[in-house]
Amino acid sequence: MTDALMALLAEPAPVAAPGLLGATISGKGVTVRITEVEAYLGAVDPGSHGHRGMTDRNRHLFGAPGTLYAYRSYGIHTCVNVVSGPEGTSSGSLLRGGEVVAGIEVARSRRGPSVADVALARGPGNLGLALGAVLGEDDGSSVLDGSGPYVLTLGAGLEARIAAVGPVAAIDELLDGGAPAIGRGPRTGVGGVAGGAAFPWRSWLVGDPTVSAYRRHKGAVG
DNA sequence: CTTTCGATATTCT
DNA sequence: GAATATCGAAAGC
Repeated sequence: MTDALMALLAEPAPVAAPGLLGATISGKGVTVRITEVEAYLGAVDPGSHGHRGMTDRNRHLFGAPGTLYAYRSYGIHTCVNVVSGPEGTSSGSLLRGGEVVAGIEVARSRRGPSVADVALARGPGNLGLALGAVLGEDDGSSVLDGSGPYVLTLGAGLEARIAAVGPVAAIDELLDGGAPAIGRGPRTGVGGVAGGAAFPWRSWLVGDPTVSAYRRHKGAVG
């Protein structure tokens, strides 16, 4: 855990999410470099699980910064978020895609023998499976201090910039001409206005092969 | 290239 | 009963 990581996760997800690009999440024999994320912002965001208040399923999304929030998607897949922003605001960044940089054989044993390296953690359901995330065991654990199964580590370049100018200015630099370029656009699979251009909260590393294909929701507006 | 469909837990109407 | 922060395979253009 570093002060820079704490400072980044003190910000709500729309600010913190791009800062997770290039960071690594490590645990259960696998390390993934994050290449694609989506931000969700609690009560003011109609696409957020926290929009209609706390339930037994989403309660860890309301936790302290650095809490891991895992949920079952479409009854089948396990997806992983990193909580950021003030405790109780249900702000989180969904990890949508990444490159397996260590433990490729472990990831492949979970995903299947015929899956290509770049596809092992491409897409939120696949990423959760590659990491071996389990709802009852991992939901609500910390990714900061090693008390849980996973540890999040910022990219060295961003960590230095956050230490120098603070998280908000460092993210501004990233979005405004960093290398590699960061793309921003509507969130994948989200319905209504929350899936439109009014919420351009999907962020990805442009040109990276481990970024998932964008699929528009039937009901997305914009 | 695009669209459709099945698998199915949780939540909302 | 309907919708959903998905995925992969299959079918149609």
